[in-house]
Amino acid sequence: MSRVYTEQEQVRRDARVRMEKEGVSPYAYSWNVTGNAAGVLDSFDDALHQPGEDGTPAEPLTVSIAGRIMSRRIMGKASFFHLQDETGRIQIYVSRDDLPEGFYNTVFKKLLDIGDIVGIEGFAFRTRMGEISIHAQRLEVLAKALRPFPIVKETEDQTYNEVTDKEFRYRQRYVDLVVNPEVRETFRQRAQMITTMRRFLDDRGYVEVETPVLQPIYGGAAARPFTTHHNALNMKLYMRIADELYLKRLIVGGFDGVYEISKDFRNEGLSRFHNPEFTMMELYVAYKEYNWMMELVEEMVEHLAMTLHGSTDLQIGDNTVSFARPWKRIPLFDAIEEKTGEQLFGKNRDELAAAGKKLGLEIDDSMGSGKIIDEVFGEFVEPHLIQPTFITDYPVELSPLAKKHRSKDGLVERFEAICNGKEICNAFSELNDPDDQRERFEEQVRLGKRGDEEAMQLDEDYLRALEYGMPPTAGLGIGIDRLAMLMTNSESIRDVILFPLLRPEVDESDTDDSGSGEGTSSSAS
RNA sequence: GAUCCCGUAGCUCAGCUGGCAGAGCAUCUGACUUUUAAUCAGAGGGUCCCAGGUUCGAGCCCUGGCGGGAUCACCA
Repeated sequence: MSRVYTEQEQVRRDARVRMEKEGVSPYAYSWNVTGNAAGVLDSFDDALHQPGEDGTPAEPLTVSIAGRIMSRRIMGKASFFHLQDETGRIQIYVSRDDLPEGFYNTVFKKLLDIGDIVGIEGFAFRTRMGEISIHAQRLEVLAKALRPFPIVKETEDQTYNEVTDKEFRYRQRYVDLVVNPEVRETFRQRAQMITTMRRFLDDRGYVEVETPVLQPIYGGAAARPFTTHHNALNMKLYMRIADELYLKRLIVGGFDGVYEISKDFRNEGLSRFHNPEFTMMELYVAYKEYNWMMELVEEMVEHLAMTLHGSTDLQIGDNTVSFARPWKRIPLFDAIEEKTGEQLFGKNRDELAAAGKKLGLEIDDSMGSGKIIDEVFGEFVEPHLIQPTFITDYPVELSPLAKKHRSKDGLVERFEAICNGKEICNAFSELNDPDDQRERFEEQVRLGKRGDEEAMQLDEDYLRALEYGMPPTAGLGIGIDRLAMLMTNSESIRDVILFPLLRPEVDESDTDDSGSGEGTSSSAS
């Protein structure tokens, strides 16, 4: 069943047919690319390359490039258009007499459209108006675009056709990338960030590993998992919510430093800061503890800012954020006291509940003391931490995999780095006492039975690994998407994930005149 | 899940107090050999998100639904 084409689509399809009749393939097999737009613009030298009176330069800067037609200015016997490749845009000059007989008047003028992909061979020159351009000596159609692009057209005081519909941009990211160069730049920066991070870790001798995405027992974080099923073994499997427990098994196995950069999956709502699948970097280093890890985080993130932007100070939203070392370090309870005036350390559950209510929070009976503390922190402290700050020493009940604090009772050696009001990493001195770990797991199981859907499961194999002995270890998890948001000054996680999860699209060709509902929308209430 | 806002041409958006559906860009036809918002002359293009209701008359008002965005909740 065929779709009804819009007028502009029909025009393009007709052009494709006519092109084939002219013996011009609308879909070529390859093109020998020897340069790109940015390269030509950079290397053009008027003294060497600009043609003289006879029209040809003494030392021509010849190039073969390919890209998409982004604008057209068609005139009688010569025309201009802009070609966009991955590096940018460059103007192309086409003259009738430089192309095969008839090609200019039929194919070029009538059958090519904005959005079509073409290959150009020619030499660079500067036009009378001063724009470095390529004088085409050969032009070949490489791919016909059958749908029109909402190509942005900018003038000094106006912008036409800019697609502002976020849904359109996320659903048809391929169009977004063509039309909005800054989107390409964002994802290039994201890639550079990950490459830089990987090199930073490799240089220190840590081994990049891959651990299972499909896990019989999920663990390492507090979250609801996606579940799936393996047919041959007839077993329930979970998509991982964290890499942690497998990576620490590798520390038991004798690796002194391992890391993994990969997707985790959490069955939760969507927001500006949450996508159900997201990228995490986890690192575990033997014989180290959390103070050491704070220094590594500072050094790495400062290095990222310098590599990507050449500065430690970045403009993020309305704020200037400085990633220059050292970052401020404040114990969690001191930070809460600083912002609220309440010293919560050492208080029991009821006292905490009272303090929370006094601060105006809604506290219900299901909330444990850890939850209340977390709530107070999230409400009164976290949003106000703009400059990167390490918050340290969390309550043990919030941190079932972290080692007890060496000097503060009831706390663990854990830190989070907060920046621009959001957590960017979570780390601790890893708990390596198998008996303590078993008790923590058992407490989680109790919470799970009481209805906490995010409680961890008891992982016997992990405990068995710890019983063989795990060296003291520092562990770290960094949310790559959140860090990319900071590094690219993006306000939504969807702007740093190429294809964010969206509600399924209604099929545009589905005419659905059946009338009988499929039971999807009826009887809501 | 809650609240608020939005849905009109391919894109961005106007549309008054309810009275013939509009603009720019894009598209089509013609002219033009250095244009760059090319220019000039002409033309076409609409399920006004969907379904009801009120009305002589609905893009506009009312009800319900669908879709999207923002904020909140959830999510250490």
